[in-house]
Amino acid sequence: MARPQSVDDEDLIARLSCVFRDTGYEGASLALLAEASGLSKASLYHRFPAGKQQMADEVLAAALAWYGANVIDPLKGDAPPAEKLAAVAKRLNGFYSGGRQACLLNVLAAPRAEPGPFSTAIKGAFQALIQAFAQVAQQAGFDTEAARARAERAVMLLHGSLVMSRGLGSSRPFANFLANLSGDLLDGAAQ
Amino acid sequence: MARPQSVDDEDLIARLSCVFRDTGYEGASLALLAEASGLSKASLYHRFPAGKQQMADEVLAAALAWYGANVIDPLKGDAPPAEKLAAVAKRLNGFYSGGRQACLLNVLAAPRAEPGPFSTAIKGAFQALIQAFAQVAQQAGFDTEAARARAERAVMLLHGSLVMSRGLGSSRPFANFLANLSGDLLDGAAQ
DNA sequence: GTCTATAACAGGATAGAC
DNA sequence: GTCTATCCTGTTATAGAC
Repeated sequence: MARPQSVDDEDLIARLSCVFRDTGYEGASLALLAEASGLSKASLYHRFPAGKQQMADEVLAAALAWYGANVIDPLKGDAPPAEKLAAVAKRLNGFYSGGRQACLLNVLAAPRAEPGPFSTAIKGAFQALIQAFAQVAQQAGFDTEAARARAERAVMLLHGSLVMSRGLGSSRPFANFLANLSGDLLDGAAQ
Repeated sequence: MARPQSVDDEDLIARLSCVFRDTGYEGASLALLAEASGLSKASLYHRFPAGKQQMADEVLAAALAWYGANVIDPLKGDAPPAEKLAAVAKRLNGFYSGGRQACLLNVLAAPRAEPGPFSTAIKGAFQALIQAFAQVAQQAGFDTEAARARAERAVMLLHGSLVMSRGLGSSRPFANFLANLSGDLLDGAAQ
């Protein structure tokens, strides 16, 4: 390879990710993506021959991989529930920039007349996250059904707080969510 | 006026609203808007001289007016809290088609580098809704601070459940939210 | 008020030089 | 691997007939 990459893959995906999260799939024009990445449109096509769709696919895949490593897997460990949740809250705060950045699961979600190109991945991501939270709730003493209900509520609060933080232009709702996460999921546990 | 309108204003706004909610602002092309409304592009411009931006403005204004009449005002009445919430839940179920349609507050929300053209209206809408729920919680016996926290959580759950319903392709999360709304907001009240 | 036709532009995507 | 220049399609918006 004669000429080295001017932006490494990981960095490139991160920069593209910002654009998709800030503007949505339709709003992310190649001009914006090129500017944010520091590459020209043609260079982007060299890295992503299938174009914008592929960029979004890889951005989403990277986000899901991050989630797996930083949220799902840690939640499955055998540390005490509250401890795991505190650690995850810290990671989430960084991932969503304190509520200033949207979630791809929301931004890339299919319109009503689905399924869109991302539906399967998004659906799987929701299920995995719910499952992971539910496991923690069960570990804390809730029965299967109650644990799942708690987990779903936690995921709703996560996404709702992100929507509200953007809508209000304030990081407070998201910060509150993180602060209450452990209590919302675990309070009233049998043991 | 020689020729009558082929679609009355209210109906027109409703049809345009569907497109914006399903595809977002950028995704709502004039071709889609024309098809959904049954008018030609040129006719849309006759009704909305300022173009797509004006259409979205009016669609958003109509949604906020609906919210005022069907949610905010009823919540301020002096019926029993649980009764008011049950009535509002029914209205919300219709408004969001059982969770199948997204919320404009989410879909038109400003990207990170705000403020966008809708930011002010969206922010005001969130505040009004939180305020209305908080009043109900206070009416049920919570102090100001606790009532506000409950109200914020209810609004987060509303939007979170909508995001999740779209993501999972299931109306269940939204239906659960509605079923639990009264309990989430009021359980543990002093009186 | 509504339409067909079209202008003016931006978007995604490609060619070919370096 | 990256770039400039270009193509082509779809998008916003307007003109002018009915």
